[in-house]
Amino acid sequence: MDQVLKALADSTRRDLVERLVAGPASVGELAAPLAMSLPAVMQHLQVLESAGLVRSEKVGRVRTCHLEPAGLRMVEEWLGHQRTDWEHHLDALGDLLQEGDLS
Amino acid sequence: MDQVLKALADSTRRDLVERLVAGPASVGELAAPLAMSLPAVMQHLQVLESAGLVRSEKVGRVRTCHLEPAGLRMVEEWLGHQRTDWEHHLDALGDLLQEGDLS
DNA sequence: ACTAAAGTTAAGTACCTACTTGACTATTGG
DNA sequence: CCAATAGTCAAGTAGGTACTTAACTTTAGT
Repeated sequence: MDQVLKALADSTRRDLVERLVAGPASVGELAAPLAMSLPAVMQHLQVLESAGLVRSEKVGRVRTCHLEPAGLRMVEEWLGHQRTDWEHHLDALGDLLQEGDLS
Repeated sequence: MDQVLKALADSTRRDLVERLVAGPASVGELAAPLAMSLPAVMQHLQVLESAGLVRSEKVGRVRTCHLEPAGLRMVEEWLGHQRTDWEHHLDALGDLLQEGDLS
């Protein structure tokens, strides 16, 4: 959880994720549009991979990366729980206020 | 977006959010269960507040903090889009494979 | 007025993160 | 075999982050 959110808390890595949504890509393809060195991109990919958001296999001399949606879903669920719990709390509070009627 | 994810990418701050889901709380109440100094908690609250996840008002000498669900919803939507786009992509790929039938 | 409570500010420190460059290791096509 | 391609490893650096303690400012109770 911590790892996943830390991984997504970087705009370069979110760019990589958005690129990978369109389909698998090699390290070089991922690095091309980014204004940074290839090793830097590699480090970002490692972060994404150890967070479980991306997987990659190397065949020959090219490593191909693809998305792993399970990680995204996990965070999404955590967020959804917090938000809906809070909204239910607000609803309950609203009902109370209407019942007691302070206005 | 960047700010929101960076804010949530810290377990202490996620603890604060989870506490605030149960309802508003003062800085002291929020700090009490955490094994760190009060100024540290203040800094975390400032991060959450400038990310738009928390709002607070000071009345007398006590500052009361409460959640702002809009920020959570924004991230949730971004995640949902990436994930569902990817899953649709996978489905389309699956259909193609079944159509072409390589097995 | 005096003290305690609740918070705020400022400054400093230890660690972490996002890069860099340069050297190196495979693969692959000619 | 030779050179170019694709990626990897290692080390170093600049800036950011999560704290700390100490000093200070309000407000509230007696």
